[in-house]
Amino acid sequence: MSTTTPTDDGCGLRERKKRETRRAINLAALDLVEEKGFASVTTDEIATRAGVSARTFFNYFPSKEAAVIGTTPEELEAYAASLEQATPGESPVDSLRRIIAEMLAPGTIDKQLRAKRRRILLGEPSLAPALVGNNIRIENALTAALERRLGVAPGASLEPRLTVAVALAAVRACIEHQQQGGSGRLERNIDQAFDSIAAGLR
Amino acid sequence: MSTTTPTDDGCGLRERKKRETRRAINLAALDLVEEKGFASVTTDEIATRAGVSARTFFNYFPSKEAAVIGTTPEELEAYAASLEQATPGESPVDSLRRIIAEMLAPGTIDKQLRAKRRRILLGEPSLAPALVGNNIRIENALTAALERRLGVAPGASLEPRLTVAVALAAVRACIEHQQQGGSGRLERNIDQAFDSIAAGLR
DNA sequence: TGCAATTTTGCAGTGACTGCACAATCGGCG
DNA sequence: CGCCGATTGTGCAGTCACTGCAAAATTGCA
Repeated sequence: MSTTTPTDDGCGLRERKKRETRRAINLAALDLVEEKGFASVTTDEIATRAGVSARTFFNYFPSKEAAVIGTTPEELEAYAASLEQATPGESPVDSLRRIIAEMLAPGTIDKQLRAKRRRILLGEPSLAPALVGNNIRIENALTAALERRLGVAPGASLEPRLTVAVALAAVRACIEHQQQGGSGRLERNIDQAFDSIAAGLR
Repeated sequence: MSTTTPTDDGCGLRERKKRETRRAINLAALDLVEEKGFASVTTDEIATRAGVSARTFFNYFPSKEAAVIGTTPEELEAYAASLEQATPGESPVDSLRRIIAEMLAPGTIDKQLRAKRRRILLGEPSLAPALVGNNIRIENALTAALERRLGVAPGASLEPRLTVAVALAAVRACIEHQQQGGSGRLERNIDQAFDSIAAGLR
């Protein structure tokens, strides 16, 4: 509990090792996917390359997909908090646009990992199902945060969930567009997509 | 092949039995999910209740999720075709709104199955991952159809994929809204959602 | 009825994922 | 410094989704 662990954040050896292990698994997963494709990689392989046992792999990530994506629950919490207490003049969609940009290039990881993630994300079409599966948790967390920000009870209004779902769908569409050799650059397309959404789709 | 089978559509005993088997599996899956929840149902159980072998189950559906959802590839093709050659004055989003309404209450199945599907769909929150997994195929098929209709090469423009992704996300958001005891009735919420999208989200 | 195509089925295997119990490690405290 | 409680790593055994393969049952047609 937090009452007994004075070094809950990131000081102790324990916490550091955990972060390193998580990173090693994520890195091994990304490398292996790049080498062999997502479907041909086994969790055993990832664990071995990361230097942990097969069982430990699942102590860090609940699924093979999650190990490739690599987002931590802490990051997700931070995004939700950021959405909940956004700057006053910012519309929900604008907040989401900003937060999603941060999700795609989080400042909490080094450049090496960031570049690798980006490369795999855009290069592996077979990762699309993994992406959407992951999005469900994100969507629920962000929806709850937006509901709190708007001061509505959970489920009272359709709007928060709709806004979050549409925003995430737009990003996913841009990623898949890239994966299939589509035109443009990712960030630019995302900007365009949010502009289209704000202007109204027909 | 079609050269040797004069009754390719739906006349012969073979075709009818296949349709019946598919329906039996879908029905068994829906009933079992209602009884025990999606996670607690095994494909073996579904197969047994449907009166087929465990192996045959996978001859009809590629996954447990697909067996619960129950949409056939033929239906999907029909929707794509309908999107591709829409009535002249209809905008892409309007076409999608119409097609999605048909997807939720397809005329090709009887009322019993339709009611059951609807009940399970709205009552099983743990079905959400299955839903989005399924949506990928639908999204790709509809995107391709819309690209053809707009006369753009695949991947040349972001717009078709974005439009389809947003429309499907909106419907999924409405379904999840219902699943979690949200306000309103499904069809009405979907109408509202499409109106919001057309007006532009902020 | 007999033949060819299709469908069903059993079998054996792979791989994701889980619970459990035990060993290793760490952090703090006397 | 060394012990103790808590956390973390690991091996094991098991379940279940899903697949390829080849034999058996079924169907359509001549």
